[in-house]
Amino acid sequence: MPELPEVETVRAGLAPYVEGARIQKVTLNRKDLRFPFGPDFVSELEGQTILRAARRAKYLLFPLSSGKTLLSHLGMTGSYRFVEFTYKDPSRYYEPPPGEKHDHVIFDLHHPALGDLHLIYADARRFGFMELFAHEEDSPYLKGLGPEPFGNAFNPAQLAARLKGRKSPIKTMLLDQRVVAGIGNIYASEVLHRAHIRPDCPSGALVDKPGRLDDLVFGVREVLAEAVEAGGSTLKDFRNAEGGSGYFQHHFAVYDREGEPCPTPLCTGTIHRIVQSGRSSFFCPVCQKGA
DNA sequence: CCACTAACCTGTAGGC
DNA sequence: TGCCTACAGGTTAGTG
Repeated sequence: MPELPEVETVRAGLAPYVEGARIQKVTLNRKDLRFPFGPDFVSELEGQTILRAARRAKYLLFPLSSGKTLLSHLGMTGSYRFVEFTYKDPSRYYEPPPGEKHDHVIFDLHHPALGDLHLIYADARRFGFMELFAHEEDSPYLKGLGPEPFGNAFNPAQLAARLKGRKSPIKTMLLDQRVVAGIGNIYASEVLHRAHIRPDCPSGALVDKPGRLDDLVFGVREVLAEAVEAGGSTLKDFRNAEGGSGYFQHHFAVYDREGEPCPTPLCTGTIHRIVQSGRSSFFCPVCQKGA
């Protein structure tokens, strides 16, 4: 499900509800997601107040009042949603929610203005994971991440340094989170179409060609910004935290459009599909060129 | 260091 | 309807 635009949409949806909320209780319905939860995961969360909902690359980050930060990656199918709980006063014992099959983590929150909130993390494939860290440099997941696409550190010169001499196809390099953070399989294809670059172009060959990396940087920023604006993409079941779906999928130029005409104005091409590193790439062989 | 593959796990779509 | 295969938005571990 989630590349940068989807994760950013989730973050924005969660923020008004979780920022300032106190974590009253955490329930783990299993001992692991992709990785086991840390031994003190629950005890380090309970009693803490969530200060902010932030994002780095495809990671959600929740700095806590204790000084530690909760990191959450959605994998392919992770999602957050709020559910109503039924309290049976006066004991304040509550009925657990109906419960979907893949509800793995339940956060009982208390927000000073909004009252009791119950946030559920569900993840069918369990490629997602969570961890707590004290300092960013302690997290193996954040270490080595490339620049944020919207930051100044992502620019043609930085890209040139990373791609120089590399033979790997540019599509593969865009998926490498050490090169630039947040792009996944959908937006890699979309970005390259926007920049008029073939996905199988050897990365290093783009470095010496004037303007090609400028086009690429521009394409990355433009496509991701449009997707964030659209609330991300909903392919199967992506929902933001408030239950709504994104609609950027209607704007896909090439992704999953094999055989359709290329949407570039005046272009007569047809969208092709190739497999790179075991994953589908979509492109127009007419308006997308190598170096 | 680089390039590539397999693996993790479940659901779904499509063919027969 | 059922069975089978292929594939899915991500990342890591392991191999040359």
